[in-house]
Amino acid sequence: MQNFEEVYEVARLIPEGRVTSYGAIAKYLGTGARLVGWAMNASHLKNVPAHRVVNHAGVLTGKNHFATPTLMQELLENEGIIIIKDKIQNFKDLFWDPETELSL
DNA sequence: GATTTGACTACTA
DNA sequence: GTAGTAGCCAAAT
Repeated sequence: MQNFEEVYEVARLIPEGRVTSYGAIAKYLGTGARLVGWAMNASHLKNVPAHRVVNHAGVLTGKNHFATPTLMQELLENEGIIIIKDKIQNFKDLFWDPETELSL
């Protein structure tokens, strides 16, 4: 569906050093959170920074779907995000909500 | 073509 | 604070 493309588009809009949640994207697109997760599953076919998308708790639940389980954390740390035990530190401050950021 | 599952979230008890 | 259930959409079986 085109929702996938919208998910990819929103994911690409995430600024470096910022992260968002599946639910935020899902709500922004008016779809289910699991749909976003499924889109991310296929994101490897696209040019989508899926590493900037985490669950509502800021935990890298999808790291296992990357080339290597550590790749996701390394990419995020490369953008200045601190991760401890697969969990984004200062997640609340780094959180990027499309509904808020794109609607300003 | 119907059922199950998946990188999720929110509500209810 | 923990546990279970419902809702979302698409792909896989």
